[in-house]
Amino acid sequence: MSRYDPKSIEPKWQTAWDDAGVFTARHDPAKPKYYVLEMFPYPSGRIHMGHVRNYTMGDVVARYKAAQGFSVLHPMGWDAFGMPAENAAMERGGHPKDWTYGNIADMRAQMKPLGLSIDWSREFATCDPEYYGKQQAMFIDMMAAGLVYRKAAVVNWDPVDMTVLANEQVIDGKGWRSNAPVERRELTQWFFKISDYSGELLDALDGLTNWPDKVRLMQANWIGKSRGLQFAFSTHGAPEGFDRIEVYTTRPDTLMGASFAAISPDHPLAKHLERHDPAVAAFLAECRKGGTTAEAMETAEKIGMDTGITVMHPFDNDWQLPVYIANFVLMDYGTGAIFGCPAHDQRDFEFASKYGLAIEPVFVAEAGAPAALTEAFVPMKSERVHYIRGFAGAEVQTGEEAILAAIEACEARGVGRGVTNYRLRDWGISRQRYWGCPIPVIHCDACGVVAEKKENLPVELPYDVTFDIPGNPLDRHPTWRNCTCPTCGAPARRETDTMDTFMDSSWYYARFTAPHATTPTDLAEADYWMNVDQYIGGIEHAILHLLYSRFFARAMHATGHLPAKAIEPFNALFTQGMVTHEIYQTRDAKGRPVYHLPEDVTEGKLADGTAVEIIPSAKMSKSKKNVVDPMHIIEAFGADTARWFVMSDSPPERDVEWTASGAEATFKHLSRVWALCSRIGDMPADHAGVGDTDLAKATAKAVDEVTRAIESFAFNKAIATLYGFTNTLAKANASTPAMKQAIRTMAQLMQPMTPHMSESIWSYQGGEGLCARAPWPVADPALLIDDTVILPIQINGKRRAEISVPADMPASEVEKLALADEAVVKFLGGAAVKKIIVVPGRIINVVI
RNA sequence: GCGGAUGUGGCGGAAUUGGUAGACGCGCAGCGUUGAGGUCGCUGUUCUUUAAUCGGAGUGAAGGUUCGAGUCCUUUCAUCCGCACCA
Repeated sequence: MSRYDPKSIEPKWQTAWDDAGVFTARHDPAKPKYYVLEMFPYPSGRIHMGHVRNYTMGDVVARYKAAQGFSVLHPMGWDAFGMPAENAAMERGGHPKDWTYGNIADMRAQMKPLGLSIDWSREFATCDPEYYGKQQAMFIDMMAAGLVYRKAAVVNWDPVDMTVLANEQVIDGKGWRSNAPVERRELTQWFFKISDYSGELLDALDGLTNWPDKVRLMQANWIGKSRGLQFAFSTHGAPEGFDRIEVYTTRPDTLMGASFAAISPDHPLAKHLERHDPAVAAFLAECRKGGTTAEAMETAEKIGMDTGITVMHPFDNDWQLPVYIANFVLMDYGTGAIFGCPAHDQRDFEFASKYGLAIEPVFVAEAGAPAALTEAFVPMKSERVHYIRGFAGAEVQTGEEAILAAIEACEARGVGRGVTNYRLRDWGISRQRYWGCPIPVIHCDACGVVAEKKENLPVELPYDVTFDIPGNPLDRHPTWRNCTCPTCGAPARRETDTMDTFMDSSWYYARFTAPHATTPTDLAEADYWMNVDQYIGGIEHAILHLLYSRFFARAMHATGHLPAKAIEPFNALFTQGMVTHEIYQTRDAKGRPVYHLPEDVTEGKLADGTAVEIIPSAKMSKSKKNVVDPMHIIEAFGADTARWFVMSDSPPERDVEWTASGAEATFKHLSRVWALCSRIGDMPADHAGVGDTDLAKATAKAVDEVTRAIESFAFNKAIATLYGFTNTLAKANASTPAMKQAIRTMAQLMQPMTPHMSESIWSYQGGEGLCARAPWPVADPALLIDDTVILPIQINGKRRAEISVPADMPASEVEKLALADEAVVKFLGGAAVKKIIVVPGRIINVVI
């Protein structure tokens, strides 16, 4: 066996796998199936370390499951629609389609050398008309099923470029190109009725036991179920048709502390007033400044305007509350109108302080007395408080009890009703952009809004578009919009909005089960392969992508595109951390930061000797230039080193720090393994060692630990075990057959991480066939049991000694031995033993 | 602002889930091999005290529960992720 040379062995084994079709997913009813999926990448053009980590993780699982006898589906595709392609066209010319497909080719070429066990025959991109045409077909079905509708919704509007901006294109409230202050403007948009599924999406979280708790919690909070009271205020001085204002509150127990009512700037009453009152119009214009994000809305200064209208408190005809228009009241939540109780809500408190409104406490701390408030008193709802202006039952009760009692009391008096509300809003999917899936809908003067005929799908994007002016190229295309009405045949116009790219990624997992089917899915294939047994991706997708996918699977089932069992498409979820690196920075003449690639920095200096400032590690990003190109690592050390290194050290759910020395150390280790393999190969066949039993035990232990580590996604621990086992094997003095057996097993255990090297060792040491196809080793349980255990002895919780005892010695015997121990006797110094705790197999604690 | 997480040696991290804190790796030091350097092998490496032991301290900070806390509870600080048109 020659030197370890990944450049020669890696392509060789990749060809061998391809020739044998090892990774082709086979629909084999006789075998259990396993579907492992990593979140597919956006084709930016270059793979980065995050990709290597993500796809290696999936590959470890896929190879491990294949070795365990599963029929594995491990596909790959491209999340190919989206803004960057249009931005590239605007900045550098060219066409989004060419740019995207070029990037896909580049990235595929970078991924292949990693030796991933992917079934490339199933590859597709979401911008393939074959894919997005099926998406349009499902949209039409979902439209027919009543899951789709249109309504007005607010967007970020750039008044200079006259275009809609994405949230990320709004920087400090200004358009990224025009630098003009952004406004919120209403537009008619397409929506999915995800809110019909709020309760179900929430309840079904309980069944996702193999998802991280934090993700389920984040989703639950996002859906935001609340129980509250909805009731109507009667108005005084309001325009015709606004005799009543419906409000929703989750704290009806504070109704007796109300000091004002407030409506959203988007409330119908506010809009009505806007048309008749220039002062209101000016105020609403002020409210509409800034972007649409929740963050922008919630951190904006709270402003309000007294409308002059008043409402009557439902429990007291003489009690009038002023009605404000307030920018912090959201039209999307509840009824778009609230009552304010400043004593028990911080926002209301600040608002009341600003506008000189009364602040009347409803309850005080259980042991407290009423006092002037300097901030809102908002205890946990589960905390008991002393109600002084409550109207329901006992005076001391928890917020929860008081809320329920308040709802009951209000209903009994005919004031409103208890209502369950959700924070989750309907899913707006309209995008005023070119590079997305066209919404297959036609606007006809006679028939209104109608779906395109399925036989006319896909509604394809026109190629002849330009990006020299802002706005949607589809909108200004000379002919693309022109079409005939599918219902009456008259000339009509196509919808020019395209779909949110979250749509594309909400069903790709289903398409992988039958990527070439003429319908969106093939139910027989979906029935065999679904669900995804292990889904792997970034924590940043914890809410939106995963929630939309869960909804979309239900919508697909409702329209006959997925079997019922697939409505929760991801059985298990794993969220991996980021890859981080130090940032190297210098400053230009104006003091602005200039970033440098790690490969240009040696010992804190640039090639010309300039010292760089080192900024602590952050997520690798192109703008900060703290990126390490995986291709350099693969070029220098090979794919196995890159794979092993990204799996070692850091637990996969956490961020991993990339260090050049770490990658080099990995290469050295693999070289050691290679040399060890070579040495074992050179041993005389009749070498009779003495440590066969010890080696067999150590091997069994390694098999057991690596297996359990991979099962629990603790790849770093699997690798630590393999480091240890390498040392054990290197020092072992066993017979030649035992050594060969041990290193073959090690090759198998390493195979998910270092598949190429493992194949070389496997074949060199006489393994049969491909290592990738060899059944996963199983540890003999008898070899895992130790006869004696070492027990630490604590005295008053401090470790003072240890004894070695037979593993099955009864606790009473252990106790005697411990108390007789020399060191223990010395430490006790004759003091009386109050208590002795023996935890079998673990520890002994003597209390004096 | 709201929601979710993370914090352990010089560094990445481990700790059988309440039971010997620091596995394994990097780095560093010493010795050996080689000898220009690197490679390679062995040994050591939480801090403090010590010739070495013995001891003392120690898991972001401050309290608490427990025979026993990195692990559970309370408060607090720092960092990261998400917030509905980034993917």
